[in-house]
Amino acid sequence: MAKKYWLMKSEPDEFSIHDLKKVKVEAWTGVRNYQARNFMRDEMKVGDEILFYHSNTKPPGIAGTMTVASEPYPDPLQFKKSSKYFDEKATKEKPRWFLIDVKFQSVFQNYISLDQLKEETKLSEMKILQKGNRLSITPVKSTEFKHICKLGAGK
DNA sequence: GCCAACGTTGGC
DNA sequence: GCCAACGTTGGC
Repeated sequence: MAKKYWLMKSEPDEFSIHDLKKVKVEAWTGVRNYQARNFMRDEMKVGDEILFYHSNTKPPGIAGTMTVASEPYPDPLQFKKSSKYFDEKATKEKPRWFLIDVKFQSVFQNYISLDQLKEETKLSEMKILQKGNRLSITPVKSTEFKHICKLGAGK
């Protein structure tokens, strides 16, 4: 199976690439969208590479990379009553939400702002740049991934 | 803080 | 199964 590439959004106030650098590995909790869940549950494989996107910040953009570090498993927060991600319809027998662990890979030398991404004609097909796309996890083409890494390295 | 775009819920 | 109402995302 060929390696796949992804982009995952997070609000840096909640969890940033720098937080990930400190903890090395983190469970990607809190996804409550079926499409995004399906990507984690059905399509991600250990070793897949991921772009870490900072959303809802100034400026939004891609801050670095990480990798998939586990098989999919149920998001523990769906069972935790005190969590805002608690889901009363989820049971241990029939969990509704799945996630994977991510592992830190790199912080980009150059943070790539959304404005900059928009200027790259090679990246014009990326989901993140389409109008109205709010999906927090999207597939990325290997060519796009490599191009972005080059930009991030300061080329 | 605004609001467009999209997803989810629930009445029928 | 439709669709209006509501909630959320996320750039600006």
